[in-house]
Amino acid sequence: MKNINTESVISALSNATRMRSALLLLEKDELCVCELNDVIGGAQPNISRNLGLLRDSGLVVDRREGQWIYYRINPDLPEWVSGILQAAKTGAIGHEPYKSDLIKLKEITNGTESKCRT
Amino acid sequence: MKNINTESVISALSNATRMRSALLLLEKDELCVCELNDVIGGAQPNISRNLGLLRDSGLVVDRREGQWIYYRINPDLPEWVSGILQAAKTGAIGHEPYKSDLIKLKEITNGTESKCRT
DNA sequence: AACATATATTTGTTTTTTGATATATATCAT
DNA sequence: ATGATATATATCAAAAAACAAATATATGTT
Repeated sequence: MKNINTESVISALSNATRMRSALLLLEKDELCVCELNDVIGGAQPNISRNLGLLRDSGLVVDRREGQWIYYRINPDLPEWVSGILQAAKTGAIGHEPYKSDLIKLKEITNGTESKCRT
Repeated sequence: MKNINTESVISALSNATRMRSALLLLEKDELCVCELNDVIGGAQPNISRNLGLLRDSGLVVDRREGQWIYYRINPDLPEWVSGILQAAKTGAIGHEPYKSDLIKLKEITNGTESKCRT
């Protein structure tokens, strides 16, 4: 993994798709690409590419299970990085698009709303 | 002042000049443009413009005193923003360019090393 | 008033990111 | 194998951001 530093972390979070993905993974510790795509919307390659960048930055890790690739926050993150994520989450609470994202996430997690994984 | 949100804060810090300036202002609560310029180096318009962007983002405030314009961290920052700054500082400690910046800052603050303000 | 210093703004250019589209790969089911 | 689904990668145009140089403004000094 590349070395994590202030610049790489901020840069990783400096895109809406990546920030939203990171915050969602803070809520639900593992999500596959299609679930993130369902919540965030937009084209699949966009989600995929940005998740790849998040992975390259070391902020998240992935694992394959069958056809699905699950992403989660890197469990070995330095404490200050978790600090940035938590603070960002606090700042996002109650605001769009985080607010709606959380609602959609609940729908997908509870029910069978997800297009994939049926 | 514009409204502060996760995106604007991260975006404000997503440039090396701005991040370095913010971390320096975390150390020494007030610095004028020329002092920041002495520490960070590069062309004056670059520092000036990026400080302007930091100001626009609401992260710092400025005040004029004679020819000098002093910048400092906005004292009314929401707690989560301070959290991000502190976490970023923790992540930067011991690493370049923050390490050298701190040393230069000390030189300028203690002695009369500053080109301006003599 | 003329000049020097500190800082800001403008402008044009280059570089980075983004977004969209197409295509490729991997896995599973048949 | 064939086809379907999930995901990744490549490519290219468009948008945004950074960099540099010139110029402008504000203040202070002589």
